[in-house]
Amino acid sequence: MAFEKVKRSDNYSEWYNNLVKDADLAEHAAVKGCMIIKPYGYAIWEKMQQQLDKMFKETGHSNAYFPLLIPKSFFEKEEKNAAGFAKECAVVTHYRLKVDENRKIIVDPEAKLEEELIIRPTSEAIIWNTYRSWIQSYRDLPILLNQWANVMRWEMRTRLFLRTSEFLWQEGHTAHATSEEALIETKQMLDIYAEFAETFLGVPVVKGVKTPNETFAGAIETYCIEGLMQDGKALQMGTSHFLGQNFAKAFDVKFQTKEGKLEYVWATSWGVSTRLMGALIMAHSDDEGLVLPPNLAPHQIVIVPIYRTDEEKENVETAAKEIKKKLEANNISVKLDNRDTHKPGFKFAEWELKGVPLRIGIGPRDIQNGTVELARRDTKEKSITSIDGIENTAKVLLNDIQTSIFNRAKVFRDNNIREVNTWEEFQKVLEEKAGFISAHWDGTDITEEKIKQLTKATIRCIPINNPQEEGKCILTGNPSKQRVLFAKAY
RNA sequence: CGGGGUGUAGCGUAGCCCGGUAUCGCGUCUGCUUUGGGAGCAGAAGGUCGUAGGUUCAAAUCCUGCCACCCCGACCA
Repeated sequence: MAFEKVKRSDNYSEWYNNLVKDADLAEHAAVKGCMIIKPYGYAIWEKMQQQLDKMFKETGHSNAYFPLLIPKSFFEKEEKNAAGFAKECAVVTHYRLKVDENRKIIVDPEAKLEEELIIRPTSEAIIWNTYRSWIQSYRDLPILLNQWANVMRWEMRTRLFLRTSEFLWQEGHTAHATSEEALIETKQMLDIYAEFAETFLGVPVVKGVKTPNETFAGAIETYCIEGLMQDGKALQMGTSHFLGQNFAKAFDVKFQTKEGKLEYVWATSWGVSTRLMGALIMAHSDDEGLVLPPNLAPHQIVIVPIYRTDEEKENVETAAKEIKKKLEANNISVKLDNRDTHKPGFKFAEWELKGVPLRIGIGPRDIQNGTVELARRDTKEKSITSIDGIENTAKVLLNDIQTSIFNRAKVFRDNNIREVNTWEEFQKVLEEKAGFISAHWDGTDITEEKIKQLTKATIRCIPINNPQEEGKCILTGNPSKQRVLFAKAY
């Protein structure tokens, strides 16, 4: 129950699981590893979608939709991509059921597909197979598409929002005439993700490049944004891939240049998923529940009326409705909680659990004085403020909440990036403090793998614009030219 | 997929070792009183004990398979 909550300090992962359920965000479905996103959780996702979609369109992208099912043969064409996802693909083998002698529904053995279909784990294959027929000339380029879709990756161990077998995401797939242009696109989308994460989610991120080991299957380079959660673990929040000509070659997508030469097309792909819900929850929430940044909260303000008699109720509700109207006229989303079935104290606790940034309490006393009680979720501060000009007070407060949530997360993140120079220190910091560790690495897969085996820490990324600095690898002592960011990750 | 644990009313649980038809709290429903931080009293409803088999006169309890969830590994957005 909400009353006997597990605290973050007791058991972070239990706290997370409880919060997802108690705040009405999502629950486990009847199907293994899949989730039901509940209306309140989905409303937050919709807010994310709206904003991202806007940002994609502002940078010239359009939405399209490609099918859920991919013929196995398409999938095979880009070998690395296929190998990378092979272990987690669901496969469709039949197209019909029938009722057998025992009145049981069975798969009709007569209805076996000639070629199996893969439920997409990602859509590069089907999209690049399509691009082949769309692209002949440099005049057909660039193609800047995005799709909002579900994908399926048959994960061994799942956690609501962070890793589910089926998840919702957007995947951008662009095609370009030159390598330079594709790289610019890759970095542009990374910047958009970073901006979105910081301004809307209020989660500070490190922009970086993945090591070859961690690069997306089929990509030349994978750029990423990495966030730090309150328990000191890192979370990959978005990736943007420079795919080079890998998919163009695999699917034979060529175009004629101005000079009349035939060349392979250059590609990017980029995505963020419902995992961002997990980031949002883990970065800001506290032992009382969710803490939502105003920019993504389904209700930015909740008004709780307080009354005893019917007469008081009428007066209070009339005033509350006027306030609601005033706020909405200023583009603030407001929920008036006029349920008769619950007392104010209950509502206070419930909306705190659901993370509404600002609460207005209004009762008979306030009506007399022309005031309301304002309570902010992030700091729990309460103040009495005049109804007159409430829209401006609220605007200022909402802005302040948005920035202070971000600042708090940023201070935490910055305090949890530690430069480390010896292997002993590395292990000690990982064990006692977690967070990001900035350390030298000799640049080899073997060392990276070894460190992972020994400590569970992985190289999250090589930060963009990383200062070059001579040093010695934390594990091997071999020469290194720069520090990279290590962390235990989700 | 390997190791450990759990599954009993919407939620959390007792009972299981030692077999005899299920305990308590929260929630739900009805009524009255309440309403500025999770209301009080009175009454009531709600269970094929995860699931499929087996042992037994009798299974929540013992045995086996399966499923789901949690923790720790391997894999991963």
